[in-house]
Amino acid sequence: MPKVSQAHLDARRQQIIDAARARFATHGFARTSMADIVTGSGLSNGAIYRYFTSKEEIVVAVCEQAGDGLPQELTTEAVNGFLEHIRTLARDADHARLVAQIYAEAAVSPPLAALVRDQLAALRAAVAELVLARRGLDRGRDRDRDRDAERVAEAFVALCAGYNQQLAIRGDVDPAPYTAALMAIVEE
Amino acid sequence: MPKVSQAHLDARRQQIIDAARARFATHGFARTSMADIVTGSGLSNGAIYRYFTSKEEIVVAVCEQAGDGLPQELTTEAVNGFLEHIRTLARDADHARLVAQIYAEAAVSPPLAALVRDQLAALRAAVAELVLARRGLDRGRDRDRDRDAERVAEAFVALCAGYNQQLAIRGDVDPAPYTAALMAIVEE
DNA sequence: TCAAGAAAAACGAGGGGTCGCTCTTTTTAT
DNA sequence: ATAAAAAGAGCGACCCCTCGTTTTTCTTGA
Repeated sequence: MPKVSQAHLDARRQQIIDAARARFATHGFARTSMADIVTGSGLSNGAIYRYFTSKEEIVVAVCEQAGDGLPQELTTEAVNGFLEHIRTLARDADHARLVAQIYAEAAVSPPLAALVRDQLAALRAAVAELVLARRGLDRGRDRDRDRDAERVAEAFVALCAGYNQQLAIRGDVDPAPYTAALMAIVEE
Repeated sequence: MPKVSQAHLDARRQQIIDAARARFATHGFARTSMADIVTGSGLSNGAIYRYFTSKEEIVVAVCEQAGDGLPQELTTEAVNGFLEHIRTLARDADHARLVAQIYAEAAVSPPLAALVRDQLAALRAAVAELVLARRGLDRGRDRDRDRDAERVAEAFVALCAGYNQQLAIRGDVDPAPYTAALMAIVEE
């Protein structure tokens, strides 16, 4: 029987993830040492290895949290929600940097690539739904319309990712050209 | 003394850079060891440190080569050259992966960020030029037109970068949605 | 012959991961 | 009820390995 509550265990685990994410965003995965995570989390080395069996497992956990939940945010918002979302992104340069690290790692790590691919697919699906809704259509009615929405979603998501990337490198990027471009893509 | 020509020295240096780039693209910067570069280049440890004083210097050299020359390619092509360029990109997934590594590193390394920022600015300038040309305008004639072209270039470059990023992670991505979106952006 | 350039060995630092220990909490036997 | 015992949670020193770099040794062509 557990000595402490499950909530406590979850909190500890989250504590580790939070510390790791903060460091990952500013220093990258490779330049973040276990000692950094130990210090940042306020726990000890041994304690951390009680919750994660390796550094890589921490990386995966951070990646999952960073990408999940994004489609839900989108679909629950209004039709124009994604435009607002862009402005939310602009505030958090650290998040943008983290995402850049994740994508780079995914490019050279098959398991992480699989994870990110799934997240991207879910995101595109959510956007495609929004596009159809905006056009007053239901999915599954017209094959060609669906295909077109998917194409739009493909470019849409890529442009958002591209914006994120620019943000990660250049720090402050005016969102205006992007919102305009997104509108042009959706209404092409 | 076996004095060798400058051309030979340059070739050796390039030999190192090529080996490093290949490994960087498939394994990332951190997971590429000096031993990997030594083996890949066919040279020796001591030889490499004769041409570069540190690993970081090799990284910088690879980044420079990866980004320079791109604007020239664009401007020397026809007005619609960038669309063709997209399809060229699609062939080289390794290059896409390399660029993902570079951007991630730039996000956490100020000197590299400065380098990449300059490259991006040059690229945007070249694209803006193309956009103006496509619209039958000269730069410097109309302030508003120029500004608009810069805005278009901003989104344009970001979308290309986004496409590259998707390519790096997902391997095969249909370029069609991107060419369509790029047209929509330019002609918005 | 001799210096320049390449190869190879060696080094110090720092990395991730392990292990035995302590302390607290829960169980159990009297 | 209470003390002994068991088990979980956390700790931190330590191990071994790999890395980037330096130093030493060998090759070679003028």
